[in-house]
Amino acid sequence: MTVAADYDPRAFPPFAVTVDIAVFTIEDGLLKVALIERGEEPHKGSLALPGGFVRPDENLREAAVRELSEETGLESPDHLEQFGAYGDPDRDPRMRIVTVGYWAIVPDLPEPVGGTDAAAARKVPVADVLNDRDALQFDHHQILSDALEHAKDALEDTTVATDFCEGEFAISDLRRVYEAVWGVELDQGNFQNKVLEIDGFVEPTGNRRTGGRGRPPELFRAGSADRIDPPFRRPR
Amino acid sequence: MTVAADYDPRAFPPFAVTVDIAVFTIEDGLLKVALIERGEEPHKGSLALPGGFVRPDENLREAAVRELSEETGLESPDHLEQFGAYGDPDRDPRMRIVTVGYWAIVPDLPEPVGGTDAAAARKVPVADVLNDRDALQFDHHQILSDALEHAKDALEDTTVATDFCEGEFAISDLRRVYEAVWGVELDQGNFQNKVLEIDGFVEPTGNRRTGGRGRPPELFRAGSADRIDPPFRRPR
DNA sequence: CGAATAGTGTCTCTTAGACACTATGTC
DNA sequence: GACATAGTGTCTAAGAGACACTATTCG
Repeated sequence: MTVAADYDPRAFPPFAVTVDIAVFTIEDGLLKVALIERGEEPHKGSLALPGGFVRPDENLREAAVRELSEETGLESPDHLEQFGAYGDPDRDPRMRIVTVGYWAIVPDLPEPVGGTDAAAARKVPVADVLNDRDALQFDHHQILSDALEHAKDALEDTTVATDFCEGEFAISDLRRVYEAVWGVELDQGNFQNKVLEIDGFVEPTGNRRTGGRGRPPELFRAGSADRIDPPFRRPR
Repeated sequence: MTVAADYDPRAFPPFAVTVDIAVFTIEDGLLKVALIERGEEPHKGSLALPGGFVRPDENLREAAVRELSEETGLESPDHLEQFGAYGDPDRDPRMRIVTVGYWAIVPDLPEPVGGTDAAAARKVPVADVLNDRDALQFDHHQILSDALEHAKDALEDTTVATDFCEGEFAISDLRRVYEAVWGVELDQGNFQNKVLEIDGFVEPTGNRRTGGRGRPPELFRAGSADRIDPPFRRPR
C-alpha cells in the first residue's frame, strides 16, 4: 500500500466504514440471527444486521463489540470473528460505505433491546431469512449467507460449538448445535463417541441433568482445546 | 447497519480505504511474493505489499486488479481472493486507513515493473520476509502471514494449485507447488496416486516432457473441478 | 409395561501414508 | 552400467458412518 502525490487520500470523496454483525444463537433447536428492524428510511421496516459506523479511535473489532452492545444490549459475545469486507460502490444508496462483516455466537440470546439507533431488535430463524431474498436490506442477504458459511466451517475444525451452550450441557445439546448450524441430522451414537474421543473438546462435570424424559444425560463443560484435529467434517 | 441522526457519516473524519495484495508465485521451488520498494516516506526503502486506494467508482476487487496492474504490470491474476480487513486506528501514521487484503496467484510472475506510485517491485521468498518482522512496513507482516494461511487452506480443498502452473505441467510440478506453499515434503508416489484419483483435478494431454533427467513425465492441464473432496489435508 | 433419551460396542468401507517395486529417460 | 525421476502397487492403521444393543428415566 503506497501513497503517491497524484493520489493524495484527502483528495478523495470520503468513504465511510461500518461493521455488520451476524449474531447467531440456538433457540428451540433452530439457528437464529439477531436482526434490527429499521425505523428510518431507506428501507424503513425492513430488517438489517446490527452494525454501524466505526469511530475514529477504535479498531474494527471494538466497533463490532460496541455496536452489538448498543443495538442488541449484548455484552461481549462468546465468539466474534471477522469474515470479510463488502464495498460495492452502490451497496448503500446514501453514500460510499465499506462494511466489514463479523459473526458472533451467544449461548442463549437474551431478548435483544433496541438501542440508540435501532427501532427494534429480534431473533429470526436464519433459514427463514435466507429463503427470502428481500427480507434484508442492501447486501445483508449476501453478508448473512457468508457469515453462515464461516460458522459452518468453524464448527468443523474448532470447538466454538460449545460457545452456543451455556454453562453445563449434555452431549445431545452440543449435537443439536451442530444439527442446527449445519442443517442436517447426525447419528446420536456416533456423535457421542466422536466428541468424547476428541481431547479437550468437553470435560465431565460429574453432574447429571434431571427432570427430562429418558435417561438423564451426564453434563459437561467446554474443554481447553480450541481446535478439532482431525476436523469434524460435515456431511456433503 | 443503520444510520441515525446522531451518527451522520458526514460528521466523521474521513476514512480512506485501500486494498493490499499478496501475489504469490513459485520460482526455483520457492514460494515468493511480489513486493514494492517504497520510494517515499514514511518507511522509505522498506518493502510493502502492492496496493492502493479504492476509487469512488470501483468495487474492492476491481481496485485490487487495477493496483496489481499499476504496481506490478500484472494483468488479471489466475486467482484473486479476499481474506480480511485491517483497520487499527494507528496502522498507518498518516491517516485513518482501513485496508482490505487479497491474495493472488500468478503462474510464473513476469519481472514486475514499477508503476506510477511504486519505485520498484521485486519477488522475494515468503519465508525470508516472514522471518524478519521488520521487513515490511505497517502491519503488512500480519497481512502477508494471514494471506499465506489462506493460501495454504485453499490448497487443501480447492484445485487452485494448478493456477501456479503455466499451461501443461507434470504431476511433480504440482507437487512442488504444494511443497513450496505448505513448506513440507510430500511422498512422490502417494501424491501421484492421490491427484490422479481426484476427479477433474488434472486432465491428461497425451504429451510428455523431454530433455530432463529421469523418466519423462506425462503432462497434464488443469481439470474442470474446483473443489477437492474429501480435502487434501496438509500434514500437521 | 412402553416410549424416550443416553451411552457403548461392532462391523465395514474409505482414506492416509509408509514403502517397495517397476519403468524409462540421461550421463 | 549408475543415477534420477516417473509411475504403480501393497500393506497397515485410523477414521467415518451404519447400526445394534444396553442403560435409565418418566408416564
